[in-house]
Amino acid sequence: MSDLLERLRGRGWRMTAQRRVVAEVLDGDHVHLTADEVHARAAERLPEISRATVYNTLGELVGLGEILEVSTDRRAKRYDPNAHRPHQHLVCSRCGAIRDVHPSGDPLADLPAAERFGFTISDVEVTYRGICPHCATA
Amino acid sequence: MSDLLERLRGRGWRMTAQRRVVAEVLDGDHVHLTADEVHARAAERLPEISRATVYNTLGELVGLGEILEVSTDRRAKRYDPNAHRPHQHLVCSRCGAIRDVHPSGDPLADLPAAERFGFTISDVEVTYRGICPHCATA
DNA sequence: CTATATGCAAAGTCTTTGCAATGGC
DNA sequence: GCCATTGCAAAGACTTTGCATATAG
Repeated sequence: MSDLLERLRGRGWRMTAQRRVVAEVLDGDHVHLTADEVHARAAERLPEISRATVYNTLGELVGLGEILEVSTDRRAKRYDPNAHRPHQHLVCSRCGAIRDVHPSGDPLADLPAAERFGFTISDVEVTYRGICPHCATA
Repeated sequence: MSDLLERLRGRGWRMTAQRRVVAEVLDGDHVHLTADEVHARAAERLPEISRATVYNTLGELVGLGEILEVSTDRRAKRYDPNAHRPHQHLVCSRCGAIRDVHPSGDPLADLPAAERFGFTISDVEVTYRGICPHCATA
């Protein structure tokens, strides 16, 4: 079942067929789809779903803090439903594959007060770039 | 003078008026311009410079490792000439302002071998998100 | 019943491409 | 003079918007 769906229902999110399908597509670990990929998968189950609705829904889920927006070096953003456990990303520079990882240290601790320049920091995003095992052998 | 320009000349980079202007615009610290901003500033000195040339030039400079591409949560990428000294970014979630910072630890050291999943890591990108002092008082 | 969500199609933003003309070296 | 680089305009990729219609609660 869908944890994401449960939580959204619990938050009183108005449930429609489209939103349900989008939430289902996004459910799981190591999911990092673009808006267009979400639309394609959602359309397998609900052919008439429009791109606009997918974009709306993704934007809402990001606003609710239920999914994360991941900016890659490629053009399209990716959406990561694993918003509740802090983690970082391993990104393949060749094929763009993304993997969640859980480093040991706290990256925030590495930024001394003197280097914060008056910013109130709420979040740290860490991206490790390299070549994935699949691309390395290809 | 322009350090960037010096290095490029030394590398045998074919010098044109357009490339010189782009390199000059990008020279300096804490510079994080979008392609369009680079084009606008370059056009102040060289009115006929085209966007295509700016995009070409930026792409080359990234390829040469002379500038860095910074993907923000906004749409347009930003270009950072400070490629020779490892650093991270502080980004204001409200206004998008970017600042270079130099944390104490080595972020790579925080990723144990068991968490690398066969990737050969070449680079780490760290982005601290928060509210800048200017937005905090506004 | 009513406010919110949807679909459509058009517009907007950012980036790339094809190709003839230009100009460094 | 040769070949890389440029400018232009058009196409392409990704995302947002406006508004009439549909539907969850």
